[in-house]
Amino acid sequence: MSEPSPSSDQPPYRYTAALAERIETSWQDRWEREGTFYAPNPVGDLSEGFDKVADLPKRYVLDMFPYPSGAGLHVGHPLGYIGTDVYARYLLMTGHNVVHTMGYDAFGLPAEQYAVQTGQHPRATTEANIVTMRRQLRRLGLGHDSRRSIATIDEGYYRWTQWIFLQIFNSWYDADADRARPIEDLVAELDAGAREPGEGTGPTGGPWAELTPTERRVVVDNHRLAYVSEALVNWCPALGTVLSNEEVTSEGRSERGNFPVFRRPLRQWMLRITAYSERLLRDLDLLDWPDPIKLMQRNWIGRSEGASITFPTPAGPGIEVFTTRHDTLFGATYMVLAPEHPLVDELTAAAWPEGTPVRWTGGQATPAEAVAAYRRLASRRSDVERQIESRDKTGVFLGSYAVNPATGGEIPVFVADYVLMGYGTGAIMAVPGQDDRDWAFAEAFGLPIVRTVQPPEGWPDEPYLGEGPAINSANDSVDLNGLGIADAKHRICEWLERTGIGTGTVTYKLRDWLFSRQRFWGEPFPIVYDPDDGLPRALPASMLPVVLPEVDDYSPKTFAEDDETSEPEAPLSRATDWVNVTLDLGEGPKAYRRDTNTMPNWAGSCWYELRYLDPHNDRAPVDPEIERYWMGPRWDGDCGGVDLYVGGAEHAVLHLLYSRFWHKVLYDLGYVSSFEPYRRLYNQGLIQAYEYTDRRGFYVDAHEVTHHDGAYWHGGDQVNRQLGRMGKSRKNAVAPDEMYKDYGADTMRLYEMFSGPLDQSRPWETRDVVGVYRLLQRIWRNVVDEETGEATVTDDEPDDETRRALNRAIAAVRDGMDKLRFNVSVAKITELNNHLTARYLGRGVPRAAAEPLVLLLAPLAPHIAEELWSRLGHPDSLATEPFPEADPQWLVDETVEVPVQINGKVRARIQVPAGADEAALEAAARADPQVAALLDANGAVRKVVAVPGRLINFVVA
RNA sequence: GGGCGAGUGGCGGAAUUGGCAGACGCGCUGGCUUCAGGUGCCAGUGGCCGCAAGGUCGUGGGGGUUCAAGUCCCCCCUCGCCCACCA
Repeated sequence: MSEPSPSSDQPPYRYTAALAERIETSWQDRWEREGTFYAPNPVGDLSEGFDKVADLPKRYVLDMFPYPSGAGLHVGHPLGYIGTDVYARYLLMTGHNVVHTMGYDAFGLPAEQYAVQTGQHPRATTEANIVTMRRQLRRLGLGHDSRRSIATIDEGYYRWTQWIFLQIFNSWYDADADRARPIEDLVAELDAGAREPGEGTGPTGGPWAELTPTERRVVVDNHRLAYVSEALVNWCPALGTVLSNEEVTSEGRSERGNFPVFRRPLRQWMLRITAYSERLLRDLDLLDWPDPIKLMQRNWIGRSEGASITFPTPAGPGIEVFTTRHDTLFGATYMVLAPEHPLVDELTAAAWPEGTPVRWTGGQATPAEAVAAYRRLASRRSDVERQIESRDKTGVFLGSYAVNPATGGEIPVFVADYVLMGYGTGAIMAVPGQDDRDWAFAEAFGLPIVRTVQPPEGWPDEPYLGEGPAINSANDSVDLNGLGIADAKHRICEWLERTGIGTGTVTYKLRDWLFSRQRFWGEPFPIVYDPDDGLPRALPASMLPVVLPEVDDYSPKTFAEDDETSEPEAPLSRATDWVNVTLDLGEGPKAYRRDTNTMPNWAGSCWYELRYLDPHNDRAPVDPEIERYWMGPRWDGDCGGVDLYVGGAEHAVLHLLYSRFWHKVLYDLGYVSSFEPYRRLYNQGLIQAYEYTDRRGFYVDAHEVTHHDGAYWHGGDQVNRQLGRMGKSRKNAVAPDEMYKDYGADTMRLYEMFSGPLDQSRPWETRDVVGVYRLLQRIWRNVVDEETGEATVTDDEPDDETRRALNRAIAAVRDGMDKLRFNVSVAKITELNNHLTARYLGRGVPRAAAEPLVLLLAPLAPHIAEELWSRLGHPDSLATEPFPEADPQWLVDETVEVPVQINGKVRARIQVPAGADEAALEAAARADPQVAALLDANGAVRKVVAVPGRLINFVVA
């Protein structure tokens, strides 16, 4: 392809792609040289110039930072970045101190996998990708404070990621104070006898004073917000690493790679996010976030109120269950334990009781054999199969019974995989009369069904989950009969607590966060293990950062994808010189073993919004005064945080929940003044693209597809068209370079803003780009002589109609900016420019109209606006020039055209003075000959509805 | 299966939140400029009837509330996203 030849007949100063490029690169250089977008901090190394902005309100605009992929950008990537840039520039021009920058979320699997394949260090490839991406983004003219850019792989950054981990490690959650506190406080309270180690938190459960130092350490470690746990985790042999629940798909496979994942007990780092369940849920109410995102977080946290009830067993241990339907306790006719439940073995009887139905035994001779066989089956059964077969309930009888504490009746205990170990207590009381799943199981196993809620008349032979009076629910000490669900819950709860059988509780679906990975390319843990007791020791802050060692092989040991019994082996464990260290941690030099895990991808993105504010601080992650200035609460009841956070909805749960959690820990420990990181969240839409597939289903290059005869063609073959994500692999990516070459960055920015509201997905149509390109050419031509390059504006006063058009445009453009509806702002600028062209073509636009036009355009197409501003005689950048304000006087017309409706249909239009009230409006309408004739022809007027300034409606018989 | 959201010209999308549906742009049609292509400029452009004035239908489908519905209520259809044995 040849360059588009600059035709000889084109005027020398026509706004072409070539001229746009010269303008754009020169302004980008100038902004960088002059530090135009440097946002002053109140104190510290970035505080220069603060006195000039000290009185201005401040705003923090933030993008979700990208992973620096090697694939290069396509035009879909920067949509959100352009949106935030337009908004931040608008805020700057409306008198705010605005901080806006960009960083890189640079640890991650792609670089590691590339490293495994090529042997190149992930740091080398990642840093090269960052350089490329910075260059590509710079060409867009984003007004970022470049001094604040960070990458999560920078030692100066992840040093503080490790530091925050240590703060989490060195704290515990004080349930009474409902906040995290330093671990020393806990130790001091235990030492002082103000607190006893809680049940189950220590190795012996004995009094603190009688514990050995190691036992005490175990007690304390079990209280920490970061702890090592031998819990059931998701082990993915094919990836050679464990995964968090959030990284496992509903099909029970890895989100990355789609490999099988197995639930296995392994020793791993966990973060106690569950301590924050209630606050993470409650504080959602304070956030200005899209409702769907809030809802997803609520569902993920999954709060449910209910009761925990212990069912005694003759065999010994009571079975604790959680239920939200404690009102139906009298209808519990059997119990079910999850296959992994710790009491299963203890409750498995030696032999089948007399008269055990054959179908309860799974065809086995003893309960132990039946349970073993069922467990084997359940663990082999993939979640996909469980999903498909979710209607067919399976399980076996343990051969033993529990006692329903309300009825005193013996009820059989089963093990079945429809009960999940991960939720509640891993055991349920089954109430088939009021639960679908229990009903299905009861039917399959011939178990009794007792209704405890009266269904409506004519209710079929099915469980009834609705409201109704309780029935069959009374014993000597409590009577629920006749009560509605809520009242029955209340009364049974009182009874449970009075008798000590149970208690009202709240349960959450949210699980603690599995925080360790067996990967190379992540933050190492600032933790070593003492060989004497095998317990973790925190490194002091002075030993940070813990830098990744050099290794020969970046890959974790991987296994056959179905090899359940494999054990994780982290790549760092092979760097033996690094692993085995001699350190002085206060007991003199001693040999320790380093933790060989790395943190998950999410760690670096949990706090980057703080680091942007104070990127070079080597004493703290962020100076408290700087954090308070930019993110502190601004009004009564405000949670504080970033003023606008823009990114994709795919981070609705994971990143946004983790980040909120870290921020709250930092708040509890007094490091930040805001208790939410992102006050306002906005999800930008996706730029989609048509993808074309041939007969075999392979993608064909979208650039080569033609459209004729009502079909799409590639070569001689008809191809299939479908709208999807833009991407290299789909052969439908459009590179920004193509746009720069043909139109320039301003045109591309303007197109992306014009093609739809920011939060909406829309297809990319290169064909449409020319529309906004022509707009820029026309604006250019209204200000500059295409032959000489000189400004052509006059000092004439604009006429009244122009003033009205100008002020209306100003008001509408501002409104669009305020609401992030940039597409409307562009349309209003176009209307104004069309008016100016029609009115002043060939005569020169009055300066008093041309200058506001340029300023209105500036946030959207900043380079051409700067250039025009300068050609209009202004030596300084317009970046902080006041944005035009509408004069209300020019927003109202002297006379307005009002439609006249007869029975709701527009039949005529009349001119009335702008302020005409209802009576004047009606009089004017009746006086209009056309209206009078229509009224005469239509008979008696029954009613008149006059809306001043809007319309008048005659209702006729 | 459950939850949430969305359906407006050939296309992307507007509509002061109940008050003139289709702003603005693409595309298309015609014209001017041009040897020509392109660029640039001007005009028209929801469907149907009509030379026109005008009429009539029209915001996924059906019903309702209202002087007035793209907007509010009920039912249905289609698409998208999320969750999915959560006791």
